Amino acid sequence: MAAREAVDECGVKLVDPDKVDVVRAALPSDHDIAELADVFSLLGDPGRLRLLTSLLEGGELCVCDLAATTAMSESAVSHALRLLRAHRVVSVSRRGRMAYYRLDDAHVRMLLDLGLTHTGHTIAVHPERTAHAQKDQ
Amino acid sequence: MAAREAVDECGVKLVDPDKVDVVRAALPSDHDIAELADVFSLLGDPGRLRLLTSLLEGGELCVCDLAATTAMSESAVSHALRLLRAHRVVSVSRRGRMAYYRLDDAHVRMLLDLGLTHTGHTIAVHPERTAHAQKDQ
DNA sequence: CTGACATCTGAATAATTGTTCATATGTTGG
DNA sequence: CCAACATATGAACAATTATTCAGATGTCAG
Repeated sequence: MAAREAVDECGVKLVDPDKVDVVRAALPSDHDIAELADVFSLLGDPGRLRLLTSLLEGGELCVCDLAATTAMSESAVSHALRLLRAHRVVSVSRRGRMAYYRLDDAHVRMLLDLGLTHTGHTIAVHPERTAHAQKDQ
Repeated sequence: MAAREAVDECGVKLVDPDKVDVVRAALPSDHDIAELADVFSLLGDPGRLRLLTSLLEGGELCVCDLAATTAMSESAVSHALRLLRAHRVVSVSRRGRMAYYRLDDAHVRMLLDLGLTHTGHTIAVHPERTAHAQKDQ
């Protein structure tokens, strides 16, 4: 019985082959997936996240000040900024012996912003009724 | 001398202590940062990204079909889904011996959507009702 | 030029993370 | 009950990634 089963070209059993086909056709290319995973990955580290939120708030900061706001070593900050720079997420302008960094990717800025909005850090745009008298749950 | 320099409580030199203070005060708590990094991290893996975009497009899929759309082994899919389940990103409903998964986090859905929109890939963004795509025939 | 400074970099180590294999759990039909 | 099946899980291994240390580069003041 079980008339709803099928097999794909590799011999794997499928339950809903039609849907699998539709989904497969709609998925982004491997290249796009890799690129997107890269961006999310950059945002997936607490250190880099503190760096980026510092820049989001401070606009432009030098390496030593970023080390202070993020509680990282200057070396770690420099390494992280290099990665972010390589992905065009931040840009640098050097004045004298200082290097001032700023956020330079509107896409990432939006993702950051959307992320922060939903961690309770800012008021969420959610239909969750939180009366101002409400304290603890 | 050196009127523009200062030192924080740990002995580190700062260039713009005022700004550092402002930024430090505005940063999310360590807990919020860790939570947000966690979410971004979940989206930072190509496999999980393919799983989630599959669910975004397909609405509800069982493990074996997800293995087919993502080109992952069923074991890898199961492990990934467990992680996503632990973070409440997907939910499962078991019918018989199958387990059907679907996207269950509006926040993540938005991040995914925003991410996909900006990688040049415009996935057909359907009206939000991806929960019950129950296709009986 | 020289010495102090800010930042950058490479290489090694340490930590985290993904993948696989083997097996466990729970379900269905006979 | 049993065998076939779908999914879940743990532990071992492989791969990736972060952090540190030592030293390099380039800048400024004198």
